[in-house]
Amino acid sequence: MPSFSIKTPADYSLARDVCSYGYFLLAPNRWSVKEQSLSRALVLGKEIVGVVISQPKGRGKPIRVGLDRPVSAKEKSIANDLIRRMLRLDEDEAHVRAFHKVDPRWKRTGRARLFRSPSLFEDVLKTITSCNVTWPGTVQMNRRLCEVVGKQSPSGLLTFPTPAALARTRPQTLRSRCRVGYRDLRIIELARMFAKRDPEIRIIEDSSTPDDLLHETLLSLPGVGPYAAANIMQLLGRYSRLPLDTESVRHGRSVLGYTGTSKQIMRRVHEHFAPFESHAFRSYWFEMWVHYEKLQGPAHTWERDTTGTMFTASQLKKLAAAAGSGPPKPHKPPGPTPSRARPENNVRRTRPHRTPA
DNA sequence: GGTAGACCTGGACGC
DNA sequence: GCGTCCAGGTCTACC
Repeated sequence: MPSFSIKTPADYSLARDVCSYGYFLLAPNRWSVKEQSLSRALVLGKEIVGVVISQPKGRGKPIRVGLDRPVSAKEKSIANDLIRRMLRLDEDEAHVRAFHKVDPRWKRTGRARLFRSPSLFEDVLKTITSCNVTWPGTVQMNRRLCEVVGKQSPSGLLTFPTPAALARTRPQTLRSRCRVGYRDLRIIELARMFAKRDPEIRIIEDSSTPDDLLHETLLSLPGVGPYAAANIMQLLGRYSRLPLDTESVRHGRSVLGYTGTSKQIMRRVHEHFAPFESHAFRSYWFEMWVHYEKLQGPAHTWERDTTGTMFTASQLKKLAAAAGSGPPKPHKPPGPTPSRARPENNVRRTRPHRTPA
């Protein structure tokens, strides 16, 4: 099997950094617990290739990318870029160091990189399919989108549908075969915007776009509200805003010990992480992720079809009860000392989020 | 600016 | 096995 390798930073761990965000459980991604490898198919221009990404034991070892067919030098270069995006190896190392400086809780384990998709389009659709639906529904929608509209590599691995393919798909097909429900027209409209590279998409893809304009532009996309906009921002490497949802409320109640209405708790969660400023999302996310791992075991042991579908409100409640978490205990995370992380004379308040009822 | 209700699917639960 | 209820974020109409 042809292969190539990708150099990694000294502390890089594939298992830790792939299994750092729920999208590693969504098709076409397939994490092998046994092999500790990630496989899927990638679209290289007009061609498809299946990849199996693995890392020899030991942090910082180069990543090995196995391919299911020979590729040209140009195709290899595209695959290399797509994989680097997924693994956030394209993110500046200085950002990782800055994050650990602001929130040293994650320095020892090295957590900083959040898994994402090879393309912004896939990230946006994964966000849309995670809105107003429980996690097993999101798993299902992504699996069916890949099966119905995706393409197969020589070894049978699936790609995520391209914007062009989805733009051509009938709403009825998405609704009945992919079970996306009322999201059908929104998905097609988004696919058309990406396929035509509308001005909004160019603004979003432009790394020099200021956060406020990016947020505003994301909110103008069909199916994108405050939660989705903030989530897409973190997927673009802009970590200042929190995608607050029912999980945030659960975290606020069960881990941070907050009481009150959902709205009040969301506001307090927002205020709690505000001192982390441009790193707020990563502090928030790893705190939640560690809580999930406490309930379900290390993420690199999660199977897409078993553990991966366990994330329902009632399952989490049962697990929390079984873990003996008991009544919520007030908890103050060892965050940044306010004087260092947010000098009083340098306060930058993120815009208040419009939170769902 | 804030809020209520519809949107759609699948899991949970009671019978 | 069937019926009902509920969870989930966005969008629109309305106040």
